[in-house]
Amino acid sequence: MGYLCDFCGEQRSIVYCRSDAASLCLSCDRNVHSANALSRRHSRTLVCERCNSQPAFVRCIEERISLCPNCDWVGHAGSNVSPAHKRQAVNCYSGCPSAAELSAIWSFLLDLPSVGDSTCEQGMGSMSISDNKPRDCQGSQGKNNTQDASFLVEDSDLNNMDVNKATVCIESCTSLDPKLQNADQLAGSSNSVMPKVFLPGEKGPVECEDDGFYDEFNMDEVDLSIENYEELFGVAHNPEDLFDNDGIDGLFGLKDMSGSDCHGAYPEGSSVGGMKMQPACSNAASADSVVSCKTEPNLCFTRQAHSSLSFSGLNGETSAADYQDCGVSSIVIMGEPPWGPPGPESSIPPSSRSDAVMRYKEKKKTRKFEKKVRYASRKARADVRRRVKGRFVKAGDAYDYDPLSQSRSC
DNA sequence: GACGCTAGTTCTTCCACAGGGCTTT
DNA sequence: CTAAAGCCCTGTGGAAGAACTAGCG
Repeated sequence: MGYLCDFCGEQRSIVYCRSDAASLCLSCDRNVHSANALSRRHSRTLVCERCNSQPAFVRCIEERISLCPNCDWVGHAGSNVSPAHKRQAVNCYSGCPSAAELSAIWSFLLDLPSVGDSTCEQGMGSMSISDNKPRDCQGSQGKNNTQDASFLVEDSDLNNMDVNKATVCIESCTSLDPKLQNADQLAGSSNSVMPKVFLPGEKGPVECEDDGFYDEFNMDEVDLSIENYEELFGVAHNPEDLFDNDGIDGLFGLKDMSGSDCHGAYPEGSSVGGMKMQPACSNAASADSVVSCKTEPNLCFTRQAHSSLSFSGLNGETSAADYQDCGVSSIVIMGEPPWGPPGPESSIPPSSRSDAVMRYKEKKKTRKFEKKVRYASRKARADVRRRVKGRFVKAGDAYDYDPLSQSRSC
């Protein structure tokens, strides 16, 4: 018996939600993440079956066990016995996929003891996959939601990654190594999502080929979240600062990492810590499109400090999924962003107070990046609790805001 | 330079209540 | 010493309003 679900405390936890920092059984996963549009966007993956506390990113085929980067490292890279084990990348998913769809995502899913469990299986029945896949930088919407997990990962590939130096987290758990792409192709996946990591010399996604901004890029498009800014940039930071900005002109203009406002401290194209920072969609797509097409921080960079780059062990609280739940994500839900259309005219200051307020509210939401939810169950309840002017109301009382229905009782 | 005003931004407070954690039995 | 029961306090998100900051005359 593994660790119990953080929500019901009865079923064995199967999946890990980084946004909630919670391990959940499939039934509760469905219940919690079907609560509202935002929760459906939570990116989940299997929970590490060794430490039972971190999200798994790879599955050892020999041992038939899902492992987090750290346990994988300990079990494989640090072992003389099992480094040759074949491993399969474990994909993240969002929405409320059915058991069948989950099986499609995780072909090994049937190995899991709790899948097929009556309680959970029933709960999965009404699920459907929602589309929150990372999009390409030009706004072409994610064409595939189902993330094929049929990548065989050569041990050497994984071992080349320094999972202990959790620096960069690729949103898609499959984006571990360019070789995965080849493996994917070899596997003949029809609906796989191409990993977004490209080594120098490799051709990036078609979507970015015409983008002059990427001409010099060795890594055309990387969706990442920074877990250790100090290590990455060599300066103090605040995660929120990456998004602490004043509208479109500052959306991806990194701020003074020491905490005080300093717009343009890292102008477009400037080299930071050996990495060339660029807005992911710095021209036609614009920050607007970035927000629309991608909910995590999109940072394209030239991997100048090649050896210094390492991929996250997915063990931090500030994973890509965390950002996914931030205000940036909410922009997509709420429709048009408060700022105007992209382009030169975007530098025009907001003309109305309402725009400023809206901008501030979006900004405020992004600030919640730094907030660590200690109790996922409380968050889940708060997320669905009815309110009056933002305050919780007694059950049964009149309310003016219902997160579940977005409606009013009066 | 000090002052007042305006606008924009940031911070604090409030609410209900499940559940964590501590004390008592 | 362990388990159960009871109680107290924490933490959760959205909105309002206070507080703060910057710019201008």
